Order: sequence, then structure tokens, then C-alpha cells
Amino acid sequence: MILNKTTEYALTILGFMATRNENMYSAEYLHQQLNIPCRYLRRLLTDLSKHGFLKSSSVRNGGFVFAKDLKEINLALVINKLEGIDAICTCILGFSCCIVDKPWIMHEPWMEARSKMVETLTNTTLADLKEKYQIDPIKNI
Amino acid sequence: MILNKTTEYALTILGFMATRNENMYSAEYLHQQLNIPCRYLRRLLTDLSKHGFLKSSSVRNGGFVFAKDLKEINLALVINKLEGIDAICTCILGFSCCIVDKPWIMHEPWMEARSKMVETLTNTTLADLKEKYQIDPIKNI
DNA sequence: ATATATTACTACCTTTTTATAGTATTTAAT
DNA sequence: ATTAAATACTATAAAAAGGTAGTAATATAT
Repeated sequence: MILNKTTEYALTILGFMATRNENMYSAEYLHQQLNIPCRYLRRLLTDLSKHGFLKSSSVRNGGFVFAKDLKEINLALVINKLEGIDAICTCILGFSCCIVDKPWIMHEPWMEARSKMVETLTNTTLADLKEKYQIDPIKNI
Repeated sequence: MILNKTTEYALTILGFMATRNENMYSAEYLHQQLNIPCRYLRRLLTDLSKHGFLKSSSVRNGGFVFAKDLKEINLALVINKLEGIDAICTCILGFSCCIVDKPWIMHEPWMEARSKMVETLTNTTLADLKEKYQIDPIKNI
């Protein structure tokens, strides 16, 4: 009931980028700012590009920028892409031992709890975070 | 944002036990019914006893029964005991990279989403599940 | 054209989680 | 006292997640 590290990193990266006004973020820069293991961070940035959140330019002074409008990226979307919630589960509703004709006893309370969480996460976009937490690039710490 | 297997197993076991009317559940019986790896299940049952949810009797015709009233066991409690949510986090609020004077940008939306989930899970006890899903021991499948 | 600052790919290592195996312990029924 | 049906303990194996290293690819500034 907690995010895994990879997802935590991804949210940290996207949240950081969303609340600054740089026009390009290199892996090296993000590594310095966010204290995420360097090589793992790079791999994750590539993944975030493949997932369509970022686009990369591997050129001098290159790095990563958002591939779409911040309004279009909500937190549930990021979590789903990274944790593959839809893909992993044999049961469309979330649990391996939960099958259609003999559902898991915990199915209903769990899904109720989970859907409330997902609702909140879906309603929060990176644009919302930017609005709330934007950091002035001049006194950028 | 998904439960780990161990927690899933634990909820499955406790939910199963809560909705039947046997007076004793052996590891072997639970294994047959729930399709959880046998040896792992046994260890988990011991853990659930140590956590105070069950009590065991290692005697002929022994097994496991609840150690307390079903009303006193809510789902958040089980999850917390198994996933050690309180213990793991250096930040009291849930994230390793989130420190008091420089909180994680995602802190607020994540905590809001999470607390809604926890609220629902806290409000669901095994007694509620029993009431809703109790299975007649005669036609017990 | 070349050098350079960057990302991309692939293989591998480490740590954590999940699962198994062997043996010891418990205690009621006999 | 012995047997037997159960759990308890400890070590280890297998699988998954997290992290590292080396090298290739990209394409612009020079």
C-alpha cells in the first residue's frame, strides 16, 4: 500500500521538473538535485520518455523536457504506467487470487479503498502542482 | 500502490477464517482451501500469531483461531503490521526523500490520497466481512 | 570532419521478497 | 511413556526489484 521506489523516483522527477522553469533538464542535473542513483535515474528517464511523459534530446546541452501539457499528466496515470497495474493483474479488478465466479473476500473493501485513492490521484495533475509549488528559477535552490 | 503478496495472503487467510464457522483452522486445511504455498503459509500463520491476530495450538487436531474479537481487527491494522508502514519510513509522513524542512513535492497529494484509502480500510473490520459474506458451514465449498 | 555533451542499450551485480526444506517442539489421545 | 498431529525455528534457494558498468548512438557546436 505504498509506492515502490521506482514510482517514487518517477513522481519526484516529474514533480521537480513541473515546478521549475528550466527549458531542459539533463540527467546529471536531475541527479545532483534529487539524489537519485545516477545510472538508475538515467534508465528511468528513458523509460519515462518511452511512456510518453518526456522527450529526450541526446545532444550537447540536451536532456529531457515534458512531451505533453502538464494538465494531461495526472498522478494516477504515472503510477499506472510504472507499476503496470492494468497489465500485471489477471483479475481486471486487481488481485491474482480473485476470479470472476469466486471473488476474493477482500475484493470489495479493497477496491473501495483503492478507488478513493485513485480518484484523488487522478484529480491531481502536474499543472496543479506547478501552480501550487512553483519555484522561482532565480532563487532556485 | 498495491499490496505485496505477503499482505495479500494475510488478508486472504483472515478473511477466509472470518467468514466460516469452523472452530479451528489447521495450516494444511487453509493451504487446501486457499492455494497459498504451503510452507510460506505456515510461516505466515506463525507471524499472524506473533502479531496477535491469531493464537495457535500445536497439538493433535490443533491449528489456528482468532486471538481477539473480529470487531477489533480492521484491515488497515493488518496491512500496517505486515508492511511495517510506521517502522520503515524515516519521514513520519511516509517518504524517504521527504524531510521536514524540504518536503517532497508530491507529499501533499500523496498523503491526501493515501489517508482516504486508510480511512476506508480502518472502517472495515473482519466482523463487517463476516456479516456480509458469511458462508454456511454445511454447504461450505 | 571532428570533438563533445548528451541519451540509449545491454549485461551484470546486489538486495529484498517470496518460497522451500529439514529438523525441533508441543501436548492431547492412547 | 509413546504416538501422532499439529506448529516453531533456522537455514537456504529462487525470483523480483533496485542499482551499476561499459559501450554505442546521437547530432550540434566548432
